[in-house]
Amino acid sequence: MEDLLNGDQYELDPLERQVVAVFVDGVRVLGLPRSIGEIYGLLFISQTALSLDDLVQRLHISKGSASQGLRMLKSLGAVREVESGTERRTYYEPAIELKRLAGGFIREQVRPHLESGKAKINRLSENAREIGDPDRRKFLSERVERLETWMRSSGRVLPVLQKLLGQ
Amino acid sequence: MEDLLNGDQYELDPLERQVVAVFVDGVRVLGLPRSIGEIYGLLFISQTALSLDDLVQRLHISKGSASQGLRMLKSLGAVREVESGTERRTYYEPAIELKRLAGGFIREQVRPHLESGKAKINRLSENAREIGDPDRRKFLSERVERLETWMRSSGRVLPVLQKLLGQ
DNA sequence: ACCAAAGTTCAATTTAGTTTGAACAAACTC
DNA sequence: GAGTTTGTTCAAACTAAATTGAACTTTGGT
Repeated sequence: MEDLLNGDQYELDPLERQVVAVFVDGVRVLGLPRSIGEIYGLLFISQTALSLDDLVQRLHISKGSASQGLRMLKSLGAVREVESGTERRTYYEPAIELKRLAGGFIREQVRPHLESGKAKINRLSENAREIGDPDRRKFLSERVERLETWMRSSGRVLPVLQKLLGQ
Repeated sequence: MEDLLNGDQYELDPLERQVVAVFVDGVRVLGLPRSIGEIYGLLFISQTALSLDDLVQRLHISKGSASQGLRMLKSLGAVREVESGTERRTYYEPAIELKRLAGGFIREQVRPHLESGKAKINRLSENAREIGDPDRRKFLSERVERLETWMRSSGRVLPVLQKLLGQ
């Protein structure tokens, strides 16, 4: 409907669209929903902080999506709330330090999976010890040991990653 | 049908199931399809090389899935074909060096996205220079510069990652 | 205390991505 | 060279995950 009328303040301009597209792609690689990329992308290219309603209107997404998206972005430490004294509505700004973004992603999305993976492998390791056939048992132990080595390597990588991204 | 009969050689035993589950989880984190995890997981825990048909029967997946899954695993360098002289059928073994697995994933899944991201950002950078309002232009340049810095950091990280996983 | 504005929740819908299976091609057998 | 086995392809069916939108809660203003 608004599309039929004049070019109002809500449409994204071509450059904003381009930036949003970059982030939509970016978050897909990380396995995050498209709306996360749209929201973060628009915040990233906006000179002023935006409200949930701004996001809804400019990105044509639902209030539900905007709310959930902002929640996730907050949990990742990728947006901060700007307290605007007088206003009731809360406004959001992007965190733009790569260190912070990577740290949040690792903390929220990577570590939990690593932990649960380690737990699964520990259970596995116990079950492998119970196998009757010695030949099979030996083979399984080797493979489980290999898995454990992988996990240790992965664990060692994360801090280095964070350090390297911290410039 | 076969399920109704005796416990035949095709069913996974509980330990195999557990291992497959670990890999199904693992590949989901990487954004790869479940079947990839199933196939690699079963190969990983099998003492002998397996054929496409073995995978179909033991994992209850279609020939199509098995074929596509093996193709992707080959492209990632995660499985190798075992040439078995006399047999026509080809058999597959897992690559179990983390270095190789990580390298394949980075080459096939990460680098292409990084490259296309860089390309998009370059176009962005040009368009940002054309903006009329000097204030806006300045802001956009800063943000685009930030994006370029992120990309450089990410690029620098990959070789280090590979090196760290290479033990 | 009521009303309006802001934000959240979640069941239902939509969408993107995976899997299937039937048709096809290639390779070998007799 | 007809038939069988092995593997591939891809449109259609299915599934998991994201998005919507309506009902609800919370907050602030009068």
